[in-house]
Amino acid sequence: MTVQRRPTIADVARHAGVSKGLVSYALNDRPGVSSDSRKRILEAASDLGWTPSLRARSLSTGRSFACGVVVGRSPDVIAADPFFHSLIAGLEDVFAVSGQVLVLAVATPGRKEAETYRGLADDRRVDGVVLTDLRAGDQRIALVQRLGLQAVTLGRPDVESPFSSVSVDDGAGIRSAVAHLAALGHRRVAHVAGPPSMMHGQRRADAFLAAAADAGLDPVVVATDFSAAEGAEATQRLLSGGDRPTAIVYSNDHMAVAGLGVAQRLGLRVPDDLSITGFDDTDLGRYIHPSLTSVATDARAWGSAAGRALLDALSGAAPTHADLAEPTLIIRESTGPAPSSPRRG
Amino acid sequence: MTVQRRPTIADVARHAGVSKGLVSYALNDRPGVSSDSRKRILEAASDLGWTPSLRARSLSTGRSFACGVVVGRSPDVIAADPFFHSLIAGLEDVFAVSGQVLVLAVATPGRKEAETYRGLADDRRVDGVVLTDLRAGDQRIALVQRLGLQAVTLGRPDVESPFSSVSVDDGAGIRSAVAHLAALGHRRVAHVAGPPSMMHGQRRADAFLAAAADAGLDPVVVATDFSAAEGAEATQRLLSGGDRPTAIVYSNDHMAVAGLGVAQRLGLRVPDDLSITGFDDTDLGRYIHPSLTSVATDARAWGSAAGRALLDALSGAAPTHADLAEPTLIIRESTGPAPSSPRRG
DNA sequence: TTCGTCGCCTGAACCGGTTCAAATGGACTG
DNA sequence: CAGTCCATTTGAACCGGTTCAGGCGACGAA
Repeated sequence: MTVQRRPTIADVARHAGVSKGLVSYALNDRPGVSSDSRKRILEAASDLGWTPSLRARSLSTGRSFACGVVVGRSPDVIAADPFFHSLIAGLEDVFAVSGQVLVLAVATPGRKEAETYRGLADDRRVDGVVLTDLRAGDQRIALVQRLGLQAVTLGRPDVESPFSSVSVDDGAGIRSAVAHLAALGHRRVAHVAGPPSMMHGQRRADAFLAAAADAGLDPVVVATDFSAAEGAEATQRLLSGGDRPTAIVYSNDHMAVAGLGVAQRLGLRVPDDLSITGFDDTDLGRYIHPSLTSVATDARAWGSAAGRALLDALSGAAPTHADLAEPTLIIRESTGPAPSSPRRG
Repeated sequence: MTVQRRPTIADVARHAGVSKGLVSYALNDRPGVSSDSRKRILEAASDLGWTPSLRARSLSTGRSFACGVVVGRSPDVIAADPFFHSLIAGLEDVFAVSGQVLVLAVATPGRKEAETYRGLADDRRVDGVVLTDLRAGDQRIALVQRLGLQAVTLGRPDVESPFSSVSVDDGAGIRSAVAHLAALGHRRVAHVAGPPSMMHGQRRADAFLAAAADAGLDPVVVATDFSAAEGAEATQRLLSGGDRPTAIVYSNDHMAVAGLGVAQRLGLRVPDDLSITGFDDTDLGRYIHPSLTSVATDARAWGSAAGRALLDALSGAAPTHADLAEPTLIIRESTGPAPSSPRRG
């Protein structure tokens, strides 16, 4: 009874009557292997059902064949964000076919973000990382570079970066939301923004202010941490103030839904008394009442573009900066004519 | 100028004046190393800032120091489920301190689930996996066993399993929801369930029927795939039928929120005309209007318990079956006295 | 014929750990 | 003082690939 042992490259070599080295060359499509030998080797490999040991390959080539995503601090904020899952699905779409694997690390209060990156790098667990939720003056870029990892950033950083980036002009999404509201006659409009320290939070806020200025509107911006709790709180503040807005543009759907709850609790009708828009176009937005007007981004496409950029970088390509298709505004029931507007209502 | 090269075990050995082998013993807390040598070796290691190469360790020990989670088919259903993020955070809590890393693989339509497991196993990418969303007669258990991986199941499988399991009695959560509704005078109650093929979906449905029977209620159950879309659809069917329920117990918050939207759209007041309960107690449930009565489970604790069980199994422990604390019902505004009930209404 | 070139192939070193059999040496026994 | 035992230590093999320097034979040119 022969012991069940998975075949090694030596078995393949013996079986094909050549040396280990030649098998390695043949399997990696290197030149210098006669087509006759190559054929024999491939046959032997498939006869034996041989797959190269990733571990051995890893040791001798110094690569991990894995990429990482470090999820930032607050699990609640992340948990809420369906964006993340779609992003990961997109990354996996690309990684899976190229034999990479995705390592997900969570930075916890007990293990700060930098430590988490350092851990991945020290153990050479990954060849590269995807930097999400880019921040203003993001330290991670220098850190990751120092750690000798490749990377790709989601969005273009505001600091010097040697890495590729893949961006979505979410500003365009916000602009179309503001334009939509302006067309409906709203003048006093608010934006419940993400944290200014996060680049997309800030970028959306900037876009909001710029678009409002262009349309001659009267804007307010309130910063939050993207959570439903702060979204609700911001809404409460905005609506209980004196000069209250007739429309609120939220920086994500999650806060918009929470904000909707607050408005209803205050006895306001949406969209009659207040129009609201979300961002992300999550599933849920379609089913709540009133359904949510929202900016739709394609997180999965973003993920695959980022994954591809990272793989390119790993194979030595020069950094690139890609821009994805502009997000589009999906108009549903939560936006309507401004209360005082003469138009249709 | 000396080249920057990370120190290897040989450097440490030289520095401490001993052999490679002894360094390995000392670092792995093996007996048979004099305390004097051990001290010298540890000093040398810290002097040089040496960390063992995971790759080399991996090659010689045959372990990966990584565990995997395979996310099933539909990204949308998953994306919606904050449960997942919390679970992962819980797993990571445990893995991080034990030097494990979490590999997340997504099964896509193009790459079926079994293939995904096989891929992880063939490449020996992981030492073990966490099986989530256990299904009736779950094939994955046999598959994973055949692939030579360790595993832990979330919930107790209905088939022979050599693996540890960590369960939550979500039935208890459903029972308390039904009891709550019965106490409020509801008689005609419905359950919008998950797919019967998923064990927790079925278990909750069973618990619902049992609890309804106990309380002498008149129950209906509608199966869905856990998505907001099907949750909405099920609600529509339930509410537009003749003998409509006065309360609906949803198998997750996501569907409950969608169901709330449908009810409102039909002109029903919640909780005056209809009471609803969710499951998971997601963040959002607190902020919508009316706020959602929901069953709170501690997914993060579940994750850490599962992580620990998996690590135990990897170090050779016999399989165990743990039960976590019972979920609790968080009562909010979405449940109230039955319409026809005389109580407080 | 002789040399150089080129394509193909081999053997061995190497990546950086773990592990095992055997060597060392000191203490203890008889 | 030899023999035994034990704790400690060493050197080498091993995990399974990659890679490099060099060998070999065929072929073309001088």
